[in-house]
Amino acid sequence: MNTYIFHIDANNAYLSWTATYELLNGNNIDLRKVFSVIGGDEKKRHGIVLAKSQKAKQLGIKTGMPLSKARNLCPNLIIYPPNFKLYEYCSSAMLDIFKQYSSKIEKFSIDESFMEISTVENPIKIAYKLKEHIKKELGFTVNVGISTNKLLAKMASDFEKPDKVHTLFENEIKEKMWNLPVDDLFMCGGNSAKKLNKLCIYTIGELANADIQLINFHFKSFGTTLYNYANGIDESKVHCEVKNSNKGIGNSTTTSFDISDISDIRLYLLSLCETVAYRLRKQNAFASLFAVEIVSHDFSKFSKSKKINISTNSTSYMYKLILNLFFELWESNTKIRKLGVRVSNLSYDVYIQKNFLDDFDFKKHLVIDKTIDEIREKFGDDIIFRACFLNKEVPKNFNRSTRTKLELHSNL
DNA sequence: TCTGGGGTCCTAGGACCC
DNA sequence: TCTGGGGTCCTAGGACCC
Repeated sequence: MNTYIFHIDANNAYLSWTATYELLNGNNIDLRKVFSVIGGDEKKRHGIVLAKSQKAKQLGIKTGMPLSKARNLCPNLIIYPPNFKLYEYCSSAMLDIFKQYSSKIEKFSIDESFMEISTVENPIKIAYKLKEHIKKELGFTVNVGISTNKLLAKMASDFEKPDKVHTLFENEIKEKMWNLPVDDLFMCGGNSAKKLNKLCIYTIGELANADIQLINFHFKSFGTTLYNYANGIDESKVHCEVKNSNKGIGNSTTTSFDISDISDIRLYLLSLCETVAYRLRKQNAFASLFAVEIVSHDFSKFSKSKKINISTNSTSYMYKLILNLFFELWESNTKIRKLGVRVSNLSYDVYIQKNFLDDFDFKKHLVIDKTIDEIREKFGDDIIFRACFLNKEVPKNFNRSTRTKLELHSNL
């Protein structure tokens, strides 16, 4: 019996999921076979490429690129809006299939998972079976990377796409991985690649054979990680899905136009706090570290955080803290492009929401939050909203994971 | 119509304590 | 009374991933 690690990656996930869905709904164009991308709403300043077809990729269109630039590269580009509900659905459908092959599965992102397979069979055969299974049942293709650790499996699944199975075993590292440019290495992004290039390191192989002292001098402890990865070394285990494993929760939004009006800002922050606190309560979590983040009109970033000696998931308490942090951080003439609220230092299933020095009535607010959550879950999000959102002209908002109250307001 | 949103991990400097 | 050093926590920001 041998144990292998598979890394399964949905090819151009958002785009091929959308393509599959459109085909099912009578669209006779397969988006995967034309110049197409999934992109945000430019009017709301969310206009970037979230996913692209192979053909669009060939023209140089990249994920994260502004749509205007993508359109310059391809004037006939077909742009589809994102549909995150669909993506969540496809992601969990894929996981359901994985579970038929192994019980040791780690969901790495919405479109990527690791899987541990112990077998006497040829793992390549199993990978092909899995790949075809997904294609037949769900209508989209995946790449499967096979190796003996997660890093190598992930690197393998990134080789030729789409709809392929690749192996990258230890004895294949030199031949299959070392000639790749160094920024193809997992965790080696643009900044690290630039730094390595300055040290005359251009390929993964050159990094693997470099002087580790030199790498560590320039990269500190991260240097060892990069060096080990280049040599195919990764000891991390497949972490089966653990409930309540979040380290933090955040919600941020780019506003439709730069804002500096206090009442607008307050509404945005309240809306963000409501989302974050609700998500905390949903998973029975409490946070003690709170941060507010600002991206100003010129893209400079600022943040301010505070650790408190209690843990809470109360919307109102969070809002109070965030508002204080915001006003300590913000210079009132700075125009804001993006606002974010993030909480961390989470604790689970413990009720430690007490503070004898504070006059905030947690008990009262707990009841209010709980009641609002229940009503929303039963009758839908828009059934209830704070009075301050009424009759208030605020910019429309778009949010990936949870609709914010601002958006709800615009739908009323 | 220029540049999203949700995460994790690390580091460096300062505060504070002994 | 001329100045230490170790340890830990907090905070801001940066790099990377998808």
